Amino acid sequence: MMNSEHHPVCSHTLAAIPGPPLADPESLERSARLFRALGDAPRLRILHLLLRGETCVSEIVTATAEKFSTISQRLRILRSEGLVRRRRDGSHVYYALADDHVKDLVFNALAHARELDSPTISQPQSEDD
Amino acid sequence: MMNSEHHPVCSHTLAAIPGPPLADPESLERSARLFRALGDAPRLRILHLLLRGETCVSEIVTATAEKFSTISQRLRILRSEGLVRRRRDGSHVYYALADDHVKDLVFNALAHARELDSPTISQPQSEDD
DNA sequence: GTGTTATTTCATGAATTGATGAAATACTGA
DNA sequence: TCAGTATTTCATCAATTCATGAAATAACAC
Repeated sequence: MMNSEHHPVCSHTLAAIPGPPLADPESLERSARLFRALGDAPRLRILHLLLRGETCVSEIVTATAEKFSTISQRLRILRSEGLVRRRRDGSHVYYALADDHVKDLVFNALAHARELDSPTISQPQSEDD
Repeated sequence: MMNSEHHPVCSHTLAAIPGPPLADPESLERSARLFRALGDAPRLRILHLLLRGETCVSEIVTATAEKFSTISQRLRILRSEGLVRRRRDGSHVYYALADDHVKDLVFNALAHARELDSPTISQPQSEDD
């Protein structure tokens, strides 16, 4: 009956890891947060809107037909990861993609997704599946 | 007293959006899922390990000191988004990054994160903050 | 000052995600 | 066949995330 979770006993495992590039937890965490901020369709939609250039919150609200507070929270998350910057002009606040790096990232991600065939769950990739 | 969530009344908002590139929900959703799979430090750690090349599950378990079922679930998620592929060899299953595109993505993300100064929450970016 | 529009913050509840033990499946070798 | 190792699947619980109404803050016009 084997008590479920056990230690592996195969040859190579016992030798632990030798090599060079071990990512520090700090960087892993930061990258993960960045990706997580991008990992939400409604937020991606905002970023996609911003590809057109600086846009005020009201415009985003209108364009997406969402609640003000909803958009505001999404923008807060995007901003906390440095994906967008904001600028106040009078009573309006304008948001824009933080830099060209973000612009490329969003653009490429969506372009890539548009090509691919929808792999909702488990697409076969090679022999074993 | 204003019933909280109201419609914006500023000039540009009423004109909705005119322009060209509207991302279809399908692509947005697909990109979001991809990013979400990357948006978890433990999963990123696995991908980072795989930068070294094909690795069997037991090795990953040993290298990360996690439970077998934990690693297996993480790999399942990575695989469901096409980030890794797997190959069975006898009783072992080897995982590898799906392609060079993924390799670059992971490599660049971590490199970029390593440079930056830790922006855990709200870093000032321009005039307005 | 008051009133109005624009935006953010706060608190809360609902939905999603992540880790895990247990059981199931897959392969190998006797 | 049985026994052992390797890995996945399933069910469950805890933690996180998301959307939202209400209240707060900010800017402007009067």
